[in-house]
Amino acid sequence: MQHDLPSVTVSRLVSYLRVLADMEAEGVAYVTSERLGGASQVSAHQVRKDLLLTRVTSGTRGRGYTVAILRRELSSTLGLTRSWRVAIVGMGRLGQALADYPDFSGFNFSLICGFDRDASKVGKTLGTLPVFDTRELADRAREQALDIAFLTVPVASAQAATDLIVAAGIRGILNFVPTVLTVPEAVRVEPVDFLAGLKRLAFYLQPHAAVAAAS
Amino acid sequence: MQHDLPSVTVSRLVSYLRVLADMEAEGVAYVTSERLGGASQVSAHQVRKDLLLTRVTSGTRGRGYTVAILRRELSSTLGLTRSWRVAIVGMGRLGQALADYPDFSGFNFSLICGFDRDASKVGKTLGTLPVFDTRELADRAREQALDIAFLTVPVASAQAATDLIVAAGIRGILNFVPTVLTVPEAVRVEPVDFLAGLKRLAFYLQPHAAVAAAS
DNA sequence: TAGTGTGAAGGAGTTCACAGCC
DNA sequence: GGCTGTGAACTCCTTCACACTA
Repeated sequence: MQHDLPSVTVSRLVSYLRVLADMEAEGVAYVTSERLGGASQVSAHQVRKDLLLTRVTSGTRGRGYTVAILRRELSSTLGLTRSWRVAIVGMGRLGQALADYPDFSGFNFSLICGFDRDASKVGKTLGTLPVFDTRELADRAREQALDIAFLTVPVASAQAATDLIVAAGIRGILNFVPTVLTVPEAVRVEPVDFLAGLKRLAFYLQPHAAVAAAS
Repeated sequence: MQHDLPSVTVSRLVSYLRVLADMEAEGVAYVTSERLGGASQVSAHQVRKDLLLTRVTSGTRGRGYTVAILRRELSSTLGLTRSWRVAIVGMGRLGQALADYPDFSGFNFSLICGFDRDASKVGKTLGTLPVFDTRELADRAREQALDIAFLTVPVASAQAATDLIVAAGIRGILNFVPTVLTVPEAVRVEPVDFLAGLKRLAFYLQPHAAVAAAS
């Protein structure tokens, strides 16, 4: 359906979609690129270019975009119209917290099960998720048609767990571990790394970034 | 000290630094741009260009970079040689989980205190963090010389909390809330948004991204 | 010889300007 | 008149090529 969008555009589409969902909830019917950009902190030019790339058809010259239609169009290009089956690999503190996260289903993501190496967790049900042994990953992945893995294991076992995930045929990894994973090209990793974000912050907070300074 | 680096470069420096720390721990003395790039999944060209931009001096032609020195240099450009004082705004589930996070100190970040609007939490000590009323933010921020805020409040109150943080003179926000914040130019926001990452994943997992397909 | 330092070429994404429709 | 659709200019980052030095 959709060729290749610049990854920056994909990120912005996610942002637009969020804004559109809010607007639709508030009953807004039309939105201009100006307003949509404002809410996402992107220029109107950029918004129009992004939407051009996604071959959106909900724009009306002189009036703007129809919120409901645009939202549906973006949901569709982002692949959010079908449902995605997710497993959590690593049922430590973070894994359990994610298992308890309330509304994945609101976004068409379903938590199916968890995996852990720790025998004391295997076989239990944490929150509402059944926990299996990590060695069963391949079997369960096929059986349960898993699409996505949340990787929440300790750094030391991250690559090993990744290899199992890949071998199980799962093609999407949301990586919460602060390390770079090696995967074949067909597998996509999205990092979620708050420590990296924190370090970037430190860089920007240093004096030099104080933009010429007031004085 | 350091002018302006492309934000992509800053992200990669963080990555290099992580690799260097591991190497130093393993006792590796020298590293080539090739190896450093390999571990960070970046081309050797890119590594050298990034290091060129940061005016690093630890490279030796024919041999590579001295791990220990390069690590120190990057720590310094990233602003990780001084210590940063952090508060958590929003002591819900996520805020508390962060409060319990073990080794911020290993990175020169110190958790100082938490803030919450909920009177039942104010005055308590969660984990090891004293929790104050969010309305005290300005006073405590000055008193405690806070540099950075982790924003972990519900979406609905995110902008209001941000305004308080900004008014308190805090210039760095690590934003865990899935929404775009509006802040003055002098304030830096780094988003940590796993839902956005998840949606990006969905996009890339769709058939089209399957790279021309096998068959 | 091996691998950095660095200008120059190339490519990708952003901004601009304006034509085209409602 | 107002705002989208879209090619073209521009800017920024990446890749390349190679001179340079330990």
